[in-house]
Amino acid sequence: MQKKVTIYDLAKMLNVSPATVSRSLNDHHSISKKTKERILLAANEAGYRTNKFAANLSKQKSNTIGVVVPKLNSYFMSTVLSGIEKAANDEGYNLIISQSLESEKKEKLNTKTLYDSGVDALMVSLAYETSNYEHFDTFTKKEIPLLFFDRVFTLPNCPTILIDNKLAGFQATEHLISQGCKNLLHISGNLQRNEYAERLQGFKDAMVKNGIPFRTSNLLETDLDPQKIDEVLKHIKKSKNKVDGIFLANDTMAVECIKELKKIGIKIPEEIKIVGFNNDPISEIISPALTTIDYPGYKLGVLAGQSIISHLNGTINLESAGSIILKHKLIIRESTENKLN
Amino acid sequence: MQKKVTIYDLAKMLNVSPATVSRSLNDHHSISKKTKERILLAANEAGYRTNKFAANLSKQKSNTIGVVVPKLNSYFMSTVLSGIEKAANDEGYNLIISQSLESEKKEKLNTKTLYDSGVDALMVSLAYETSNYEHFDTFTKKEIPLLFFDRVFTLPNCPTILIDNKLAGFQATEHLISQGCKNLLHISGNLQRNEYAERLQGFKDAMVKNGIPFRTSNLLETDLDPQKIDEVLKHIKKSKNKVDGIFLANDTMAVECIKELKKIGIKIPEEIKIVGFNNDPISEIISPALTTIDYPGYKLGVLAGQSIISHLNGTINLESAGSIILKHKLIIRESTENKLN
DNA sequence: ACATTTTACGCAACCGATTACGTTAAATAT
DNA sequence: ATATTTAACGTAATCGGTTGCGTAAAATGT
Repeated sequence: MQKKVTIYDLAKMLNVSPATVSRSLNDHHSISKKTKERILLAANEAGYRTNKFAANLSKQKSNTIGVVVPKLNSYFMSTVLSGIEKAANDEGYNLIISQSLESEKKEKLNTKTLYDSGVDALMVSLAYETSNYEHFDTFTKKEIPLLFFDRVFTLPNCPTILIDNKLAGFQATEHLISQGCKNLLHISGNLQRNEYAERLQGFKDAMVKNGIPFRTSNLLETDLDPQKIDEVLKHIKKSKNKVDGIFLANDTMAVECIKELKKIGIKIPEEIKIVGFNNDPISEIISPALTTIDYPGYKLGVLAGQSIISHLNGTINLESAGSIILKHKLIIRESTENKLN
Repeated sequence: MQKKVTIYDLAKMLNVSPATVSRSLNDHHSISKKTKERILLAANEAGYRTNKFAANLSKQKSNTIGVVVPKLNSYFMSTVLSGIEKAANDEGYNLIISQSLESEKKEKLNTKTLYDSGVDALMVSLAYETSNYEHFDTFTKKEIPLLFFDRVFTLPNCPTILIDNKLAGFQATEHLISQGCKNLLHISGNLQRNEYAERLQGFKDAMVKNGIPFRTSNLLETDLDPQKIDEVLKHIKKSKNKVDGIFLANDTMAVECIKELKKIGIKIPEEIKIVGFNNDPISEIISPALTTIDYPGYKLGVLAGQSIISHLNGTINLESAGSIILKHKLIIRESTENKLN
């Protein structure tokens, strides 16, 4: 166990005051170049490392950003996190990451803990369940920057960053229609969540625009649990008009769906065409390859990280930024190909 | 901007000393039940939240665990992290996560930062490049618990947690042999890293045990970059004896390999049988489904988290624990099926 | 040569908790 | 009734930096 060296130790060694040491270490202008160099050298030799608790306590700032996500281990989310980490690290910020596991209760706990941990800012992608938003009050009241990404909620002065889900849903659906689908089905997630609601809206809009009436049977709201793919299959089988085009709210479900449909002998894309969402790696691997919407997760992460940091630095004013909309892209693959059968 | 309420505020309000408030909040035994309740109540009403910087500074402990991983966004790693986060959160610990992006330099930087951040413990999965380990000295010298997982390095008093890579490699290879493969190829990662070296060793052992001599042509060391799959294909094509069984060090490469081999008309498993590693979701999706080794990432994460925390709590002594070996499992799927052709 | 500004640093009060040690009053022992 | 524990709290030092204010010495002005 080594003894930790403090600025007081250095001060004694060099016959200066702790204040001078502190100022030298922080490159304060009112210290002469000579003294700075002397102190820096000694600090290095002594293996001095600043105690962040003391510094944070005194500066009331932690250089740490809190992140709450539903789940760490999804391709999309881990890609986003990777981007955030990159941005944070480049700017000298640390990241405290926690997952809500889609539970509102855990989300609340996590935000509290992060608040207590003194994060300088908070980035959140909401849990599936969350319907009450009071746990963010602590942050807004104390004017701690708060940013929502992907699963967002509109709070005054809280920027959001995501893609145009409505447009994406619209494009996915129009693509199905253009490929000749007449009886569409949308497998959606919890419609309380912005992203799923908006994708549905795009789905509806595309239908209406193309003269296809939207009926409740065109929609199946699920919790997007791949384990429960049976429900989906049931719904497809019992449909009066044979479903010939499905737009699913994520790739995991879409892939599961393709697998199961193939099992019961339904040909894709000949009988049913399928569009997913996210452009996960699996979408390229599955056969037939899945048409999907590319959601630029890494870019989202980097941008979200940079935005909140530049806000912390006072470089830009996030509040006025409102929301950032990233570009998505429809990626057409075999699952919606128009084969002559 | 609300004013933050401190124990001093509470103390004044209740006509007690700050010490009493602190003790009450921490449920110290030398405070009467009545006083505790009075203080707790007041604290809640006043919206008191303890300032972690002050607490940490005084306690010299942060309740935070640092994690350095090569990449956040791989299925395996995000699953491990999910497990670690679960374990940490259950025990009231925070997680600071950073990624080395496989760079030794960044790994060093990250460990330094985490050290400065005052983490109570550090968990590391090494970068691809890392060949020097001095950056961990700061931790060992100060007796800050250090644990390696998956990509490990044997340091005195540093427990490791991973699977038996040699055995897994052995089993994967024996499986190929049992399916009739004669000309084996192992696509390995950087052999400086324990996991890849050991998988190779298992590969060799299985060959030798089954009377197949190991030649350098049976091995291709790569950096496991799926972009560079061409190298692999070249190697396969130029082999004197037609390769009929490949064991790859991870699923991503294996899947890529299957895709490319299929493209050039090679039938799997008829002509070449393939085994991957990790049991990523894609291994189930690819056609033919990939035989692979199941690496229990989530369990590893939880266990690693729990181990280091119980060590911090003094419950168990990690140093004596040495290394923990998790159980893996060979998952046999279509890619090694013995079809009659 | 004297006044004024600048430079370079020291003093000491914070930041908000924790905790060893001391003290008083109540409880128990003898 | 007196001595001894014990319970319940207060005092004050400490953790390691940061920073407003003050000041002596050096630099510049006139």
